[in-house]
Amino acid sequence: MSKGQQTRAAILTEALRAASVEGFQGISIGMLAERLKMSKSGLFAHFGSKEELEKALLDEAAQRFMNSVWQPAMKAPRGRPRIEVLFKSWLDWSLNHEDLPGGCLFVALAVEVDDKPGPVRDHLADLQGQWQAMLMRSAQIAVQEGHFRADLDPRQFAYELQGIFLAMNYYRRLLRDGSAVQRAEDSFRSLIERAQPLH
Amino acid sequence: MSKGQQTRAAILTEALRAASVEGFQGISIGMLAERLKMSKSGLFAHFGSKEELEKALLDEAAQRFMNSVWQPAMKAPRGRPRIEVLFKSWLDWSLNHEDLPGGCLFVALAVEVDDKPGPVRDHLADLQGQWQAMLMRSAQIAVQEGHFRADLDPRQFAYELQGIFLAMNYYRRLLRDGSAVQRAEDSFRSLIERAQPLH
DNA sequence: TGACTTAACGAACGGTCGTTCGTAAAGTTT
DNA sequence: AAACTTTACGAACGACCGTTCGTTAAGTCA
Repeated sequence: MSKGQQTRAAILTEALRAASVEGFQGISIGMLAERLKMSKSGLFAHFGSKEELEKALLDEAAQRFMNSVWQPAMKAPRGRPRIEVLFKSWLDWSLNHEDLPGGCLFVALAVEVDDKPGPVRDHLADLQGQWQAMLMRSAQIAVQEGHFRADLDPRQFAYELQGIFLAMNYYRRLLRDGSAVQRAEDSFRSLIERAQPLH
Repeated sequence: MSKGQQTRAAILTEALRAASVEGFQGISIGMLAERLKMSKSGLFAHFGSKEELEKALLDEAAQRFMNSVWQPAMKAPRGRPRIEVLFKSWLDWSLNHEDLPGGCLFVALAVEVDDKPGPVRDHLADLQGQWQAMLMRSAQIAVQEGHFRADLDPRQFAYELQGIFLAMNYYRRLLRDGSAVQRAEDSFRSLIERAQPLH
């Protein structure tokens, strides 16, 4: 890895941390440069504009998300076991205080950019749309495998799973409720229960 | 109402609109002054600092929320009917494009300030904690009235209701999913169903 | 080692931020 | 109408923003 790529990677890691806490609006080139002990202009040169930095951050976060959340799930057996792993690693992702001290970056950005037309919003909406499709597809597979009832609505399943996750973030980060994760797991259990075939 | 109070009210209304779209970080004294066709310093004088403006905005939003969401629910009969009204007016609140073109202000602020210690964060966390307590208490009353099963966990009920609402915002505002409200209503129906006493 | 490319720097740009302050106009009350 | 208070203004402040540019140092490779 060349010197430039090395620096770029360090910038992205630090910017990811900062953005999870402050959002895109809250991070600045100057602040990142100071934290990394380099000059504004030196850091700036790696991206050419702040918008390009933001897009690079989205890509970096998406790649890490896939590695941390999706890949472990794909190694698990199809159907319900895969969904169990998926949910567990999804929670772990947002609890990883090392890389994301401010919690899941996508949750923070979703609210920040949803009213700001432009390539950043488009990119994020695209990524999150794909994520909902993955959740839905996983539920579909569980139906195919006979783990979930045949008349389950996979899109509704994805919707409710997303809600459980968002509520966890809200309880944990704003309300500082220590039982947030437990509540998320309980809701998840209930959701899985309801998806079971009748017997 | 004196001239000052009148201007102050106009500022708060406009600032509420702007903040629902851009968040607190995204609104500035200069921008608000321009929209209201008055001077920066003239507007500034009404609050003394941006932080005071933010606190005033939280109070204004909380008051409007109570009028629009809580009061209608309190007029409905105790128990399940009240919860039905509560959820309906909660959805309407966040869909009111006139006053909140960017959607529910509390959702936007929750993510923005959750990592920023200070009076604004404290104030919001307090308000939202109260809101969860109201949701929980409403579920408790429904249990007392015999509308919900006796072994229902009211806090878990509040948690899941909050999740349904947050997912609605996420689907509607970021993903621009036209079925977001319908999905929220379906999830709500399912939640109420599960809360029913066995018969 | 020498030639060439990449990476980082410092200084400066116009602009906007929140905030301060002295002053003038408008509103309110006697 | 006079006396007083409230409201709004314009100009300026230092700080920071994203961005540009010419220059120098470091890295890479024949």
